[in-house]
Amino acid sequence: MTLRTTPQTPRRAVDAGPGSEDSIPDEGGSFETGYEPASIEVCAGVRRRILDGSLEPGARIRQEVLAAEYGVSRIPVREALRQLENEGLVTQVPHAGARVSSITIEECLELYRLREALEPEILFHSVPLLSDDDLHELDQTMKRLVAAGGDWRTWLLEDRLFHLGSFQAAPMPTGLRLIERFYNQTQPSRRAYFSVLDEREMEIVRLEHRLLFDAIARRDPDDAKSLQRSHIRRTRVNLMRDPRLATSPRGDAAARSPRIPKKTRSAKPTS
Amino acid sequence: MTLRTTPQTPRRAVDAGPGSEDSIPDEGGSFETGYEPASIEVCAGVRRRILDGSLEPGARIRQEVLAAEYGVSRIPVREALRQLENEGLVTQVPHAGARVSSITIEECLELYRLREALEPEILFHSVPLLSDDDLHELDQTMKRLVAAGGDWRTWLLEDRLFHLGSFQAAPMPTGLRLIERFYNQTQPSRRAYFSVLDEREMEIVRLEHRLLFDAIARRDPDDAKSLQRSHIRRTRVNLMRDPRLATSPRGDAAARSPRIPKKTRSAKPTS
DNA sequence: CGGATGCAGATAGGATTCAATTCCGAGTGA
DNA sequence: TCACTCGGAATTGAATCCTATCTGCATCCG
Repeated sequence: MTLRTTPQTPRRAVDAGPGSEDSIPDEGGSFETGYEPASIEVCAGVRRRILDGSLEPGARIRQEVLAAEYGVSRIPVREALRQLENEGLVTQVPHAGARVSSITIEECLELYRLREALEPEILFHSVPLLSDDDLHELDQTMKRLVAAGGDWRTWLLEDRLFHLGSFQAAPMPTGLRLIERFYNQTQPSRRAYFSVLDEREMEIVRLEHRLLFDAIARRDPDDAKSLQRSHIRRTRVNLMRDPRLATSPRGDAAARSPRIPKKTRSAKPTS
Repeated sequence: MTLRTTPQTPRRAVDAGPGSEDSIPDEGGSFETGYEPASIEVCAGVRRRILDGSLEPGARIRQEVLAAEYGVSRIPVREALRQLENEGLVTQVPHAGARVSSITIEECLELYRLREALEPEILFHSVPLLSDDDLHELDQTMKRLVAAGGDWRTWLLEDRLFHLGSFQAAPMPTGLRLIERFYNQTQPSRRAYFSVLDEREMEIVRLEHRLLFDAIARRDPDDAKSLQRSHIRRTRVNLMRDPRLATSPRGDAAARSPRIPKKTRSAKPTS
């Protein structure tokens, strides 16, 4: 810890808090330097706003607005947007602008298929390496998940923490980052899915989580793997069959393109 | 009329060909606009150079050098580097610089495990949708692969084309991009692995490809899925067991950090 | 009256320039 | 002679400005 001489960062002064600060966990992928470039900070902030719903799918993202909000120039904003584009949270078109990505139901189902292939394998490698403390933490998370009730924000957060927590011991950093990205990309869909769950289906989810935790606690990688696969598969099939989710869950699918399809026939009866 | 003219489009003139132009296929993820921002072009160029070996793992990447080589300023270079960092081909540390990523054997094995989980599933969904033309192309690629002999560049390229070609019909764009990224990230390892293959093992690989193609041509998704898994798994186990690949395949693993660890046990932080 | 077309404002991409940090070598003292 | 400290050079991070392109709206034509 060398004493640093007045880093002189005036940009922190205008760090207007965009949304809630604690509902979505930051990726925390920084280094040990303790110092964070502005682009990383902007990226984390925008990601949080997308995940907690402040920025809805299809919403236009203007570089200048973000730059003003975070008190930086447009350069770090552009880098942050490119990073978010790579994470699948933002869609950019050259010279046309950026929008919050909104995935179609087909794309969502693909992500669930990929999760169905990946997560069981990751859990399999994680279960034997989870510490007792990890198990305790997992148990706490599961309890909070049950207590979440109908609050979608808490529910999604705790569900995410439960599964990611069960994976965390796996020596597969790339796989873990991938899963986290899938969670982020499907966040709006998961929110929509949660909103149409009735009590009976919620109970099924709780049972699945309970069985999953039991298998993990018994250190049974094979059983955990199988249950994880079933858990995702059942969710995917539900997503596929529910007619209420037939179209894009939130916002029009056409809004994926930064060019708004321009209301062709908006009623204009100005006679 | 401002005097600071001559700002535009000199960059195509200085597009000094860094490496071979045709050995590595571009991702081609652009849109239909036909116009490409400079950052995309720089990104594709650097990626090609990394994949064909012009830029070896651990090599320092200086923004200014790239900017000069492509005739652009450092801004698009920075965006390209960030993109490549997200693809896992470049490692950046704030204020310290960027280097070509070099993965350890453990990281390489993880990527193979992820591929082992993903590719069978993708192939399963692709096989029923491949056209006869696709099969013909696949057959041609397999023949070129056999004819490659000991040329690692051709071998890696055709192997990549064969597998990606077998996946291409799957309605899973995200999965396909992911697999491509895994191929890119493991390119140096695959090259090292290829260099230690003896004739008997090469023959096994050829047999696997033949069986795989046969299953695909028979439109047997289950068989193809199983063979794909075996193919990757056997390669992974070989990678794991070969003592010649025990350490990082090329360059020291320590070179992953842009800060070269030359500090000789200076664990004396300025009392 | 609907749709194509051209102009003006707004917005993104990029270049130039400045500031901050890190790396490397020279100098100094024990 | 070795280790530590200090200073300059090189490189990265970020700000400001300029140009090219896109969006939105008014206009004109079929």
